[in-house]
Amino acid sequence: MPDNNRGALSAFLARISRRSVLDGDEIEAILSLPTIEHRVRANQDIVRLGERIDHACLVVEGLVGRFGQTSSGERQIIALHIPGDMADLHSVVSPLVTVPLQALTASTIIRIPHVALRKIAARHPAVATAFWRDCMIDLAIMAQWLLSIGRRSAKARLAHLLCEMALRYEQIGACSSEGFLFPATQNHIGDALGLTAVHVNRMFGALKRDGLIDVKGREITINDGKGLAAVSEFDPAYLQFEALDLHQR
Amino acid sequence: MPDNNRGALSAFLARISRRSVLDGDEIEAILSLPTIEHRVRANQDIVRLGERIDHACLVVEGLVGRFGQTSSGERQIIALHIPGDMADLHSVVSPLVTVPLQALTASTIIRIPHVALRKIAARHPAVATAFWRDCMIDLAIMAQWLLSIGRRSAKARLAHLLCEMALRYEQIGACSSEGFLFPATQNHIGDALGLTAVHVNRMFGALKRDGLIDVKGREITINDGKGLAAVSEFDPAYLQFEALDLHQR
DNA sequence: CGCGCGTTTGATCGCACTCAACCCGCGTGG
DNA sequence: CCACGCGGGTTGAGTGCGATCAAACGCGCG
Repeated sequence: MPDNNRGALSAFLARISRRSVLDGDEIEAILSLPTIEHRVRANQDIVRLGERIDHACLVVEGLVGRFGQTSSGERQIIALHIPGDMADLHSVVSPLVTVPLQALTASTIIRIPHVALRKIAARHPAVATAFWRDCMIDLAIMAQWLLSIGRRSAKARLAHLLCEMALRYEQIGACSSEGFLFPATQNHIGDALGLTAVHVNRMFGALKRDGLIDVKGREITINDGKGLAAVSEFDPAYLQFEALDLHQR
Repeated sequence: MPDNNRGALSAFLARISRRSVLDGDEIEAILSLPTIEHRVRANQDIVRLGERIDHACLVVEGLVGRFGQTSSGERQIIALHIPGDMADLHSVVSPLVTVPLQALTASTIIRIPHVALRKIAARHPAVATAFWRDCMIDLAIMAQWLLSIGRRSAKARLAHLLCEMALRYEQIGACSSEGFLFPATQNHIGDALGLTAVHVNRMFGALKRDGLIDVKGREITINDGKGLAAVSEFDPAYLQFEALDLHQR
């Protein structure tokens, strides 16, 4: 029995609105979406490989990842999703799961039926465009990760990820002046960067020794954002922080 | 002055129709899109980083890549596009270029104005869905590349790419029973796999020695597809070769 | 108290990089 | 006709980044 949860949906709406211009009807359509709340433990699967799903997952709290896996058990995190992200929005048009979804930390997510999302996309072309555009942000992020993993040193990779996550957390108001809480373990970070946890640890040490960051538990403080961006050649343009009105009304 | 080129557009339509169900009107709308033909030399830029573009690029002939680049000049190919692919379809909703597009070999492409694509997407929700879904194929491919580059050995990476390209060329009827022409140089392949050309060459040698493939010039023949899939753990599911009718009419 | 997970550090290993040379085929120009 | 340059492919020798293996530590929790 679907519920409705305007609070959680407004975080998603905020993410969408950051990149697309919507009018009142369209906003109301999003906020009225039916929702089913779920709580998941750390390391618990949310959607499994090969399933055919009929709902998308919006992250309300916690940290969620999409995973690739080799038969020898090595994992590669394909994408990280923080609160406000619809981790699965692409599944609306691609319901056969080729990349599973798992909670990295205890998380609360809400499920939104595909039919409801398809209905408002069909009724409001600007919403369809906004959803499509939102998925393209993930694509742009993955392209940068590909560049990082393919061509950057371990230290630059880690610095790049920290720059990206700091900005993304800042967008949702979870990055104070110079620090943010990043609940991923060094194991998770290794899986995201194509490195081992041991080497991630050493690279954290290197960045600390360079005076660029400080780490206390899961709390990361950035002492020198310029420097961190410099070692990783970080350019935030790919995160596309500007609202476009692409739908000619 | 836009033209129309139903021949080239029908290759794109074929790609779309392989994954989405469209009706007669929707098909006609796609085939009636305005086009501007372009010829580009090998290694010539098609769209540059930072530009804001107002058209998408459909590959008619040749091989086209999207690139990431570090300041030291190292390149990472983010995606490869073969004839029938709209290399740039995502630019319809994401016109600020964060990943440049370049021809790897002499290619002919046709440009299609964003306004025309947006118009038919707004008029035909099923077309909007189909376009969105098409972009999600690219996303799924990039996810697999991320897994390959992050976690697989050089040999497995190469084998995986060959499996993927063989299937993609087969889809467009350019892969005879056991061989296909893959016009990328070993340098390009290295840029796609996050390897050096030298090492790509050695891995080609290894796959040849294993009796899995033969290479003559740019012609690749697959002697043992099972074996090639086995060493790379290739599972074609991510290419999503099945048409879904997602738009409830 | 003991256990488990995550972090930290050290020692050694090996895959892929780097540097370097040479081959071949092709197009260009003398 | 040959000389030459150039891009791409091939092979060898040596190097180094990040993996692997291993051990210990800190901390929260049952």
